[in-house]
Amino acid sequence: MRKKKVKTTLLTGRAAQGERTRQAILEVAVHAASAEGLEGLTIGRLASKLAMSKSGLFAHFGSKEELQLATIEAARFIFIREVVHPALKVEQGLSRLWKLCDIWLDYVQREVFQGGCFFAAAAAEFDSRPGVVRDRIAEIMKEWLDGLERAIRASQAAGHLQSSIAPAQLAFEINALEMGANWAFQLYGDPQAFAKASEAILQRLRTLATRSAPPLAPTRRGKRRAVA
Amino acid sequence: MRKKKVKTTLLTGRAAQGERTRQAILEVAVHAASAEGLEGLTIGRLASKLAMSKSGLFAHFGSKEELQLATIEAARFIFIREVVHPALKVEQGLSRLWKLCDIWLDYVQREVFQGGCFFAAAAAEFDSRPGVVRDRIAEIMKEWLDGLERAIRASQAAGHLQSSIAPAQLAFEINALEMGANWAFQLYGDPQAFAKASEAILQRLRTLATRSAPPLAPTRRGKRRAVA
DNA sequence: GATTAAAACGAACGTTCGTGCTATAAAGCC
DNA sequence: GGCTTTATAGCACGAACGTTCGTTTTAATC
Repeated sequence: MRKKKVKTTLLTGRAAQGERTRQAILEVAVHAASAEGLEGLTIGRLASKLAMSKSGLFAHFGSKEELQLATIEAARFIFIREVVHPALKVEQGLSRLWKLCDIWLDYVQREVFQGGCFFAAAAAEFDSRPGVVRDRIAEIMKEWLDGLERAIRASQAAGHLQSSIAPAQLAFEINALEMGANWAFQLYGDPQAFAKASEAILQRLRTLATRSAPPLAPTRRGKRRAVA
Repeated sequence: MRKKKVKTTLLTGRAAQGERTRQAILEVAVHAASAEGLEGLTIGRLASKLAMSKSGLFAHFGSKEELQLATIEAARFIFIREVVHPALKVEQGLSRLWKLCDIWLDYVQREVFQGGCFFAAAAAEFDSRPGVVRDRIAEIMKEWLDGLERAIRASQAAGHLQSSIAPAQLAFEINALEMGANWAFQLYGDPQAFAKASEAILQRLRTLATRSAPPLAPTRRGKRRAVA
């Protein structure tokens, strides 16, 4: 899909200076963008946050749009590391499906990104702004929805979940409830949002579970930020 | 709460010229903001869309923040007219609760605002940007959630809905599913999103309904935009 | 250590942003 | 119709934006 040409020194094989700086930039960019938006992310502010010159930073990307795309890829990498991979360690079936839901809520609550779910924010920002940035965001969110759907199908195949429910329908519901929690937490700092989403999803999954389904354990969700 | 001093000529009582222009500005601003965001809404572009000067437009508000606040109020007015008032015509209880859900989905599908739900977009944009604008958006969304909760309580009082469900919990779920439909429609142009949200909410309400509850009729939801 | 390539800098560019200030045109009132 | 208030336009400002360019510094290779 997307070619990655990470420059390395010929002998040591370690990342060259430029690549290391690039990564450092994206590390900061990802958090800034999740809070201020991908458009609100400005090259000047980003440079001063990193104590480097605008032009020096700019040279790594060539355009703001390329910076935005690179930031999105960096965020995707983090998301996969923090949410997808841990869930893949759980055995296939309903347990994994629930793990995907549970860990997603955790990923927002732990504030892996400063402004909540990076992609929820980016999607809202770019949904009426056609272009490659929007397209890439839509692609990545589709990846996630497809992943949910696959986990649902697998649960049905394993006999854990009734096959009467359409996978796309259930995936939509789960995703909506999760993003609802993200929304409530971002806007009101309400920590109970996670408990509400968790309860709603669990209730739904239990209703749809078969007798041979494994038990689902909810995570105790503590309090976080105070309401402003 | 918020003082409104609409200037009128003393004799006729009709809106003065300034007020009429102000309304014309806000009419355009509301739609621009729902698509480009409240921050992306610039005074220069707004002025040229209305074929007037930047300074002439600016004089009506005094600051960009005031323009944003006025735009929010205008959007709230439209939302109340398009969603809240029609639902109040339906008899109290589960019918009204369902009407609130149904008409909200319709309000997004009909594209009352160009960029989907004005407040969903505004909330996502301002949730990590403290200030009066954010506060007002949060207040208005709270009004909506409280309205949902009131309708749920009324349904329980009328004996239409089991009292085992916590009103705040159900309000959260409904809101999340609705905003999920808005999200899917904006990002993918998927018209089925409304049907999915509608089905999910109806399923939930029917599960919680008592024997004395009125029947709930879903609205046939046609197709709209094509997928990009 | 010398040579060469990569990376970072500083200054400047043309725009666009929000916001003043001042003058003119229009509307409201007697 | 004349007077006063209000609304709009024109122009300029300082700041910030993305971007370009030539130079200097730093790192990688021999």
